[in-house]
Amino acid sequence: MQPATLTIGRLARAAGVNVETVRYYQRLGLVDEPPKPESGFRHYPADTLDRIVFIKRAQQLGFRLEEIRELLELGDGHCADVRNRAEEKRRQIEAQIRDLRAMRATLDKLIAACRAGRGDAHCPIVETLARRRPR
Amino acid sequence: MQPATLTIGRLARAAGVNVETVRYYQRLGLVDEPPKPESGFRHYPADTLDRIVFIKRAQQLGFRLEEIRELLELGDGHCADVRNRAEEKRRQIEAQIRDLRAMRATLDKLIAACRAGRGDAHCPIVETLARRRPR
DNA sequence: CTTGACTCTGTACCTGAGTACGGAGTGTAC
DNA sequence: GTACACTCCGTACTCAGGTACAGAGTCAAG
Repeated sequence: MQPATLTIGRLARAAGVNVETVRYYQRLGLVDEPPKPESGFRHYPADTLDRIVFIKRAQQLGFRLEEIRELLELGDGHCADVRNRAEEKRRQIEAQIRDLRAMRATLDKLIAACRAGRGDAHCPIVETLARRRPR
Repeated sequence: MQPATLTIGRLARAAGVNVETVRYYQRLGLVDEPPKPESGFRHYPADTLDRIVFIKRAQQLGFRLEEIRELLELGDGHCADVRNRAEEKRRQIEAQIRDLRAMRATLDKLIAACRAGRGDAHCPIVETLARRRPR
């Protein structure tokens, strides 16, 4: 007594994505499209649900769809390969964090300067951003 | 003895951007387009260069063009307004850093698990990403 | 047996920040 | 005075990750 067959709508709901998103993943080749029966709607195997869950989870870790496609191609092939991707991604995230920290530090300086000044004309923030030859 | 007049190409080079980028900023209303003389090419005032430098610098702080347009509209009006935007942007950057740190922590766990295992079948990373009901 | 919800298919649209291109006009250096 | 670089103008394309829609078909409940 199978639970009702997995149509694209049920699949999408189970995975917590939009129907259009499933179709989009199919277009990208991230997810297989089952053959269409002579009459009626397509029926998806549970594997497809696993796969979409995988994709969404990998996205949360910062992988882009193209990278996820590569991960999926690696499959269970070699654990070391997958780990290398993960390590590379970790390095990218590190770099992003560094960049954001630098932005934050600069903003902090500007905000402090702004607070120090008398709130009148020539805002230090605007000044700093606009200066042709900044120090 | 003015330095050669500032045509769009020279302006772009001086600002370190593409000519197309200048035109794009004009389309968005970030930069004024000087009137076209009866014959010949447009001539840009040095202010425009300042403005483009401002835009590029604000971008490096993580402001999007739409936000920069707002900053420019605030102008020197009220320093406190500008500071509010900067503080809001700072909060957004904080949040991004938190998200990235969480990703990094998860990746670290996966990478460690992967290294611990025997490099053979069923990679812990793939396993974790694919599990339907993850713990 | 009808109504309403769903599916199928293809195509178009969205955001953000530009980049590319084509054809005509213009400026300038040799 | 001509070759070459540049400008002008409009439109279209890029990337990523989807979302929206139209028109036709199909399924399932009442």
